[in-house]
Amino acid sequence: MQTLSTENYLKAIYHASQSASGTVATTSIANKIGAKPSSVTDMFKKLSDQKLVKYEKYQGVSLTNEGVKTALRIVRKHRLWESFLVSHLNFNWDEVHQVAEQLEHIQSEKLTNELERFLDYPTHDPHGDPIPNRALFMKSYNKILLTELPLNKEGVCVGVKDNSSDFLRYLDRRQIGIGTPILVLHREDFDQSLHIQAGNSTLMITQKTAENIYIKP
Amino acid sequence: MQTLSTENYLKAIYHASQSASGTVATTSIANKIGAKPSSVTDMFKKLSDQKLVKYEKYQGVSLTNEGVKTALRIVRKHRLWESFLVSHLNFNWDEVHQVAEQLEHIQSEKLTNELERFLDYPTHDPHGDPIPNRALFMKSYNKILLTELPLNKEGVCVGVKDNSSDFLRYLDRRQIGIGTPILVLHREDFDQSLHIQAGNSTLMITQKTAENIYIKP
DNA sequence: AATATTTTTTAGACCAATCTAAATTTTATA
DNA sequence: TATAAAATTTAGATTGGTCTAAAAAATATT
Ligand SMILES: [Mn+2]
Ligand SMILES: [Mn+2]
Ligand SMILES: [Mn+2]
Ligand SMILES: [Mn+2]
Repeated sequence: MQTLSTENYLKAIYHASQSASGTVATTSIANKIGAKPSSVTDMFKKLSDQKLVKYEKYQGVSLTNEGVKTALRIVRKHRLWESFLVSHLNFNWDEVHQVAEQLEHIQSEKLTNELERFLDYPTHDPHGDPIPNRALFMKSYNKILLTELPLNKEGVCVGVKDNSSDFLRYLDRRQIGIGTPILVLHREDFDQSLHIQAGNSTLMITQKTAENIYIKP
Repeated sequence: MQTLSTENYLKAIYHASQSASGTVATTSIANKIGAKPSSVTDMFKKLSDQKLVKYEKYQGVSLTNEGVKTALRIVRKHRLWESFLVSHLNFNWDEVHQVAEQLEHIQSEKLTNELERFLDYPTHDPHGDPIPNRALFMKSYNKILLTELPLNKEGVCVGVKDNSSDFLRYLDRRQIGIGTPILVLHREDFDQSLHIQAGNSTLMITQKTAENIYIKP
């Protein structure tokens, strides 16, 4: 049985190992969790004792099979709850993270599975991230960053890289969301800013914005 | 901001002070929480420092106004979640307690209030207990124990005193639930057992059962 | 009222999770 | 490759929540 803290660490390690190859460094987890590196080292040892990570001094960690499973169970709950909050409780996609961060720790298989049924087996959460099913399997789109979408090639927004409230609310104001069709009309060589067609409106976005939007071509 | 542990203590003190008058004793909380009396004393001191209880050595505790409010906020969440689990997630009334015990600690006013709206402002939980509204006000029925219902006077089951799975499943088998009309046909002087009409069926119940069923006459 | 029993508190310890400060190892740079 | 910088670990302390064992107070019984 995991504690709230070990669960948060496992999830952080899982996410970190998705976006980088090789082992996960102490400081990267320290930053994600908001703890000091020395605390992270302590936790690495504990997780290693539980055989949830492989850890060698000064070499970072990687999740074991059991560690991945435990992490995915938490990710599953997190994304199901986020979906529920948006679809039934009038939460906006920028408001759900903090609450799901708590709800993901509720221990009840029946609750998780019934919630999934109630939501009609959603495959993606409000941010476009895939939801692991009961067998912890998930299928993600073959997605690219908006910066990589060729000119005049029709694509659809299927996710965001930056999940911060600031960014999500900015997208709301620009009327860009999951499912919005996107077309790149012009790419400015000077600063890599883009003129795009998003849904029915034409607008300009910066490179920084573009590299935080996932597109299914 | 309360911890999970202080919240559980406040709720336990609240419930204990409902069913007995005067202050709440150390051992009664120790039994409810499943902790040793010495741990309870420690917690009484902490809660007293936070001005959530009034505590005098060897004299037990009583909740302050602020303590009552904090307890009611948790009770509110507990009962709303229980209602949700039964009405939308196919939980039986004997399965909800353990999960609600966790969910009651989720901190998000928006979540609580939206859940209440989603459930259409329920006034009572699956066990017939009143749900405090946003202002923490609740109205309970004018209820009596089934042992006190006069012969041949029509009543309705509106709650249970014992919330254990064993008792609730026993009532399920007897087809007694919240809302079931009850009529006492005969009271056996020898052992205080009752012949009752519950819904459409006639059955016999022991005194022990009868004194755990609340009736609105 | 004296004594026995029960209840409650205190003292001292432990565990998980964190921290700071110092030591050690790895990595980068001159 | 020697040295400087950065990353990581160790040592030791702190906090919240718990425990056991012993002491103290309240309550019940003779
Ligand atoms: Mn979390
Ligand atoms: Mn998400
Ligand atoms: Mn609880
Ligand atoms: Mn209940």
